[in-house]
Amino acid sequence: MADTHVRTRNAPSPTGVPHVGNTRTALFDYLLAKKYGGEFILRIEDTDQDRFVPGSIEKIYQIHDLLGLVRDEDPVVGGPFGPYIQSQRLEIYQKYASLLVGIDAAYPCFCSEERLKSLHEKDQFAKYDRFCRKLTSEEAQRKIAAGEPYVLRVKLPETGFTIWHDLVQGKLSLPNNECDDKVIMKTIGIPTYHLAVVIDDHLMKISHVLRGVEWMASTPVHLFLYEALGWQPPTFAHVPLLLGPDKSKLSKRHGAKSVLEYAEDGYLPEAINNFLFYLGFSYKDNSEMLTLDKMVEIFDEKKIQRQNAIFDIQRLNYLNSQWIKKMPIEDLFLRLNTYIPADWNDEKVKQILALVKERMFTLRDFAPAAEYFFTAPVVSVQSVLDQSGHSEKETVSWFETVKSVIKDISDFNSTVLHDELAKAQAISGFSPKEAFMSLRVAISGRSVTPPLFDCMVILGKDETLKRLSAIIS
RNA sequence: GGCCCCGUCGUCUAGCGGUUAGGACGUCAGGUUUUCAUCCUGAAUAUCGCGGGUUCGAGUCCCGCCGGGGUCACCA
Repeated sequence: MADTHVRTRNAPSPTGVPHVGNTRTALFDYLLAKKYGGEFILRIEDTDQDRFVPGSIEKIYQIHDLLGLVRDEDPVVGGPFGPYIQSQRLEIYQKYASLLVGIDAAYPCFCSEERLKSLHEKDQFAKYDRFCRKLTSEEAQRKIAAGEPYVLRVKLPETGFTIWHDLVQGKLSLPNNECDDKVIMKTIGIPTYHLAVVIDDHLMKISHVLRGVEWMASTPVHLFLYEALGWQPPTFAHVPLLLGPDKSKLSKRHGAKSVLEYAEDGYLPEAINNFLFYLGFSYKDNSEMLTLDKMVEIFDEKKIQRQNAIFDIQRLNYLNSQWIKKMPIEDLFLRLNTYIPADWNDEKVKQILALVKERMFTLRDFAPAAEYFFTAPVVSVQSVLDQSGHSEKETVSWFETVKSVIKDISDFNSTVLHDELAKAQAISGFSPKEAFMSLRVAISGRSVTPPLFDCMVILGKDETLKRLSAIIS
């Protein structure tokens, strides 16, 4: 296997925006391909025209672009095995479908919807009873000639087991009689997933098929098709699911978000990648910040966990805060773009960022923590008094002292401020907490801010004085 | 229900017959921060789902059970 060329694919259906679980599989696809110097391909599986959601294909591109999963072949850039959209490959599927019928690996089925329904009414878990499998080819031909609608079903072996080695699940063995004769071609001439995926993966020379464990049970159908067609099957890797905090399967119905939504919420793509990587994979203590390149280097398809993993937002928060702390101000500033008002001064934002980035968990945390630097807060006298613990008269006197000290400072920096105001506080009769917390509330309107003197420096001498005056006038 | 997969701290996991079962996130406490967060230090948290075996010795191997998940569409 080491010498076979690795090609993986992400093959979403455009029935909505893929959620984080699907994207995690795409990440693994990318990592596997790149680890072996192979190609990562995007194929759109739009064989279900009824559930098509306009705009989802664009979202799929956005997800890849956001995370840096660079595609080597896709519907837009093309590639040697296009087209990469299944709805544009219908003739190919039809050709192989009739081939399959010709070699007796598939057969036409004329059963009505009503008949199929009645089968399920008798037993909700009923498989197709293979009624049309018993038809002679003459009978079938006659019905087709008479214009009866029909589908094509795969003619699975009725006994025995299908055995294969799954890259993450290990040796798997499923009894053939557990699968029923799945429909591979619909009445309207469009293939189902089972046919299309096999043909495309083969034609596109996909070496490794990474997909969710929900596909495990139908793998015998796919393997049967490969064998019937005389094709070498790819290596399968069924990766575990992502579960919600309540241990239920993450799904769009349960409000599972897409990676795009997490990005909107202020999570950096670097952190999202990292987080997804650690869900179902282990490297050192699972808390190191890893770049995509590093992940490519350390990824090992044999070490993918077999357990379903629970999506834990706290870990994402941690990773995100670490990436934010690590990022240079200039870079972080660029990311802040859509999270701050357009009229905020860039240089001032950067100054504040230096102070605030240590306490941010997401990009959304910046604006609320910075807005009082741009807009003078409405501060009630009482809230200042609550912090000062002294009478209004004494508090006014303390503020006057502070103002005169500040006025005399020519080099307005936090060290000087600290030294001078500490001296003033020492003889003020105010405790340090009373003295400085009252000032903090007076200039910011809140009791929690970055270090007081740093805040004053960013506000500037004039604005600081102005805000102190406003509270005692 | 049949079939299949999975089962180590709340969470992600290390562990590949002999360990005081380790780390990280989270939690709690202390220190730093004249606030909070960050940061630093420390602590608690798992009788390895349960019950039987095999073995001198089992989280690690075997069997059964239980629990969770998946699947059984002209959806992917």
